[in-house]
Amino acid sequence: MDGERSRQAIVTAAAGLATVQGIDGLSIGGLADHVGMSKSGVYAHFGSKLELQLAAIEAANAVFAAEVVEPAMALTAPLERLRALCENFLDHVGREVFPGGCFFASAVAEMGARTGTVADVVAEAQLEWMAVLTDQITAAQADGSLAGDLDPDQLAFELESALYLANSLFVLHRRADVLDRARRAVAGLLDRS
Amino acid sequence: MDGERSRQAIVTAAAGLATVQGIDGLSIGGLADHVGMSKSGVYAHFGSKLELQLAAIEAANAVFAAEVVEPAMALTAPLERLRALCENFLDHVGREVFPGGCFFASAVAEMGARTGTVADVVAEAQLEWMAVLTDQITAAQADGSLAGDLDPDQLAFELESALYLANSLFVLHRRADVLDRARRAVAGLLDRS
DNA sequence: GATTAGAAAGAACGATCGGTCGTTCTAAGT
DNA sequence: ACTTAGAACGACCGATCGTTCTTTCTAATC
Repeated sequence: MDGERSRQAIVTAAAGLATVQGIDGLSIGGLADHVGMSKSGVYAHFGSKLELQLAAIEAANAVFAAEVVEPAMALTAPLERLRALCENFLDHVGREVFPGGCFFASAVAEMGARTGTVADVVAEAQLEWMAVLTDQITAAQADGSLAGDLDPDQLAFELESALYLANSLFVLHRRADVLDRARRAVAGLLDRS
Repeated sequence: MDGERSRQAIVTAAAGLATVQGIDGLSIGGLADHVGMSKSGVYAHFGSKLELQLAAIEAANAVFAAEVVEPAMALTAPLERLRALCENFLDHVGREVFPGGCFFASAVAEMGARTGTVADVVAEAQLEWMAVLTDQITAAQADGSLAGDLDPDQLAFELESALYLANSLFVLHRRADVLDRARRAVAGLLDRS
C-alpha cells in the first residue's frame, strides 16, 4: 500500500530532525508539520513516541549501513576496509546527510547519561560500530598489514576518537577542514606500522 | 545576602542537570524540585530561561577552569601543562563532577546544529578550550620539548579527540577503562617526539 | 517600632506536549 | 453495488512547559 511509503518518509524525516532537536526533543507535532501531515496522521503509524524513536533509530541504522559500512565491506583487504570505513564516515558527515551530522554521535551524547530502552539501543549500536572497527583491525593484523603487537581495542578507540570529534566540530563550526584533520589523524594511525 | 548563595546552588544544580537532560531539555519546574524550591522562586533569580541557561554555562565554565585549566596553568613547563590539562580533564570526568560528564562536551553535541545565543556561547567556549591546548603546544615547541615541525592545530585536534571520546564513552558505558585508553592515546601523542 | 527591599511562595496564563477518539476518504475485495 | 481495511484528519484530553502576577515572610534600615 501507500502507507508504507509515507511511514518511510516520516521515519527518515524523524531521523534527520532528531540530529538537531534530539531524539527526545523531537516533537510529533513538529515532525507532522515537517512532512506535511496532521499530528494524529503521523502518530497513527506508531503506537507511542517510544516506537517512533526506535523506528527513527532503525532508519538511521539503515542509512549508516548503506553509506558507511556496506561499501567498505565490499572490499577484500582488511586494512583497505578499515580505511574505507573511516573515509566513508567522514564523507557521510561532510555530505550532510543529516543536518546534525552522524545520527549516532548525537544520539550517544544525548542518551549517554539516561536510562531506558532508547538509551540501551543507542549504547548497543555504539558497541557494534566499535566491533566493526576492531574486527577489521584484528583481520589486518592476521594478514600482516598491521603490526601484530598493537592493541586492537586501543587502535579502534583512537580511530573512532578522530571520527567522533571531527563530526562534532564539523556540525558546530561548519568548517570542512576538521574532516581533513581527522583524515590526517587516521592516516597517521594506520601508516605508522 | 542569602540570595546569592541560593542562586549559586540553583546554577550549580542547573549545570549538573543540563549534562543529563540537555541545556534545552532542562525544565525550571524540575530544577525547582531538585533544589527544594518553588518554580517561581527559582525563576525570580533569572528573568528568562535563556538567562538561566547562560548562568548555568557560566557556572560550568568556572568549575571547568578551577578543576582542569587553573591547576595545569600553575605548572611552569608547557609540556607538563599540556599533560596536566589532559589528565585533569580525564580525572574530572572520572570523578563524575557532573552526572553527564563534561558539561561542554554534552553542550557542544546538543547545541552544535542549532542557532541562537546559547549555541554561540557554547561554540566560543569550545574554541577557547582548543586555543588553550594549542597555546601550550606552541610554547612546548618553542622550548624544544615538542618537535618543531608538527602542526599545533593537528596535535590539539588529536589530543582533544581522545579526551572527547573518552568522556562520551565513559558516560555511555560507565566503564573507567575508556579513560585509560585516552591516557594511553595522549601519552602516545606526546611521547612520540 | 514602622518602613522597606529582597527572597520565596502560590496561583494562574497561554502554549505545547504526548496521547485518544470519532470521523472521513479512498481503494481493494467480494 | 456493498463491504471492509487502512490512511489521514480535526477536535480534544490531562499534563507540563515558560512566564507573569500578587502575596507572604524575613531581615536590615531609619
